[in-house]
Amino acid sequence: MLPSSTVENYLKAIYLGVSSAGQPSGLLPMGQLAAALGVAPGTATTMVKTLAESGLVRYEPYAGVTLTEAGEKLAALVVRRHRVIELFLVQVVGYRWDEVHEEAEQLEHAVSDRLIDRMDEMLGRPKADPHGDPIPDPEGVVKPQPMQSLLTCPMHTPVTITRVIDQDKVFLRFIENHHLKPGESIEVEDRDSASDSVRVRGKNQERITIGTRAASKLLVQ
Amino acid sequence: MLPSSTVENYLKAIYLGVSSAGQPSGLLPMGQLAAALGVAPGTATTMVKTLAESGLVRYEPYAGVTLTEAGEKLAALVVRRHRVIELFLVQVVGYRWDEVHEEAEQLEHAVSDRLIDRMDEMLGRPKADPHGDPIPDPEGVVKPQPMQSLLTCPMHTPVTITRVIDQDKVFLRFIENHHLKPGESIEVEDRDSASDSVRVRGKNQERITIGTRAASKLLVQ
DNA sequence: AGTCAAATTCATCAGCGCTCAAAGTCAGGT
DNA sequence: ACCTGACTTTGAGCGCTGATGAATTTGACT
Repeated sequence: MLPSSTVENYLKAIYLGVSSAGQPSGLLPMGQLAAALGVAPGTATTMVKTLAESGLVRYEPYAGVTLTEAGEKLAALVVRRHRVIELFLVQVVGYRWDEVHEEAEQLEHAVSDRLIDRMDEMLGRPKADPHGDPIPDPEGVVKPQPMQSLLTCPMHTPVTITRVIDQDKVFLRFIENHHLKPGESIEVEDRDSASDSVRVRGKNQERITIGTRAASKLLVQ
Repeated sequence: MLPSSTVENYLKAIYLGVSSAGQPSGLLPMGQLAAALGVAPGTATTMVKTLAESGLVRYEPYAGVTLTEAGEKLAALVVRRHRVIELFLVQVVGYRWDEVHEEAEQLEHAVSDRLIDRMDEMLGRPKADPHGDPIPDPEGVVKPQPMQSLLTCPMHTPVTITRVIDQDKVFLRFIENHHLKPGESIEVEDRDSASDSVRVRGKNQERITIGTRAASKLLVQ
C-alpha cells in the first residue's frame, strides 16, 4: 500500500511540527496537528490512530504524536521531494523563489523517486532548497546544522543568512528586496526590546529595521 | 470543480480513442472505453452518464460516446500536459524516450498550467513529443497533419519518420536500435503480403524487415 | 423471427476523509 | 482538594468517488 497524499501530508506535518514547534516531549499535540492540516481535531485523532496501526507513528492519547523510524523516513522523503522540486523549479525552470511552494505541494505526491534523483543530480546534490531548508538525503537522513536566529546571534559580527522560515509570498518578496536572502552576509547592529525590533546592516551598508517576529524567521550562521 | 484525475483519464481515453479507433460515426463504443481504462463496462456507462450531465461528453446509449467542445478542450489540455512533460523529461532531464510515459501519466494530473507553459517555453514551443505525437496548443487545438504509415506510403521514395504509435518499451527500444526514430529518413523497398512484412532501407543503407503490424505503427511524411 | 454480442440498469459495496456533538481527561489556580 | 477551562477522544454518521456483478434490454445481423 503506497501512502495516499493525505497520509503523506499528515506525516509531513508531524515531521515539520515536531521539529519546529519546540515541544520538549518531542510529541506534537493533536490540536496543532489538526490546525496545521486545517481539519477538525477529531479528524486528526482518527487519522493518527490509523497511522499508529500502520506503525508509522507513536501515539500517546492526550499527549500527542511523534513519528516512528519508518514514519520518519517516509516523511523525510516527502520533504526531500518537496525541497528538491522547489530548488529545481527555481534553478532550472526559472521560477521565482516565492512561487515554488504551491507547485511543489502538488508535485511532491506525483513524482517518482527516479525523477527526484535525476533532478537532485542535475542540481549537484544540493543540501538546501531556495529557502535554506535542508534537503534530506535519499535515506531520509538530514544532518542538523546549528543555527541561530537574528534574535540570538552575536551582535556586531558578520553572519551569513542561511535560512528563511516562512513561505508567505509577501514576506519572501520583502526579504528579497532587502537583500536578506540565504547567502547574504549581514550584521546585527542593534536590538531593542522596547520597540520590539532588530536593526541590521546588510549589503552595501543598507540598514533596515525589522520586528522581532520577522527577525526570528531569519536564521544565520 | 476541477476534474479529478479519474475524470481526466476518461476524457483522455475518449479523446485518444475517438481519433485512433477509426469509428466512422465518431462515437467511441463503451466497450472500448471500458477496456482502455481497465474497468467493467457498467462502470464506464455510469461515469459517462455523469460526464454527459457535466456537459463534457455527448452520449448515445448503445452507440457510444464522444466529446463536446468543452470536453474536447479539457481532454486536449490533459494530452498537452502529458506530451509537454514527456518531451521535457527527455530534452531537459535526460530521460530515455521509452521511460517517460509512466512518469508523465502521473505528472499530467499534478502540474499547473503555469509550469506547463514554462516547460513549453523552455522547449521552444514544440509541436510534437518524443514519439512524434502532436502537442495541442494552450487552447487545446491541434492541427491535423496528414500522415501515412509504412503500409500506405509510396515505395522507393525517401520519407521521414514522424511518429511512432506505441508506448511499449520493447518496441521503442527496437525502433531506436534500428534508427527508426522520428526524424530519421528511410525508404520502403518492398512489401510482401505473403510474408506479412515490409522491408525498409534506413540510415547508412541498413536494411530491415518488419511485420505489417509493426509497420502500421510507424507514420511517415 | 431468432440469436448473440454488446450495453444498460440496479442493487450494492468499500474506502476515504471528514464533521459534529457529547463525553472524557488533565493540569493549574485558589 | 476541587473546580474550571482548554484540549482531546469517542462515536455516530455523512457524502463522495469509483467500482462490481448479475439480470435485463437493445439492436444488429442472418
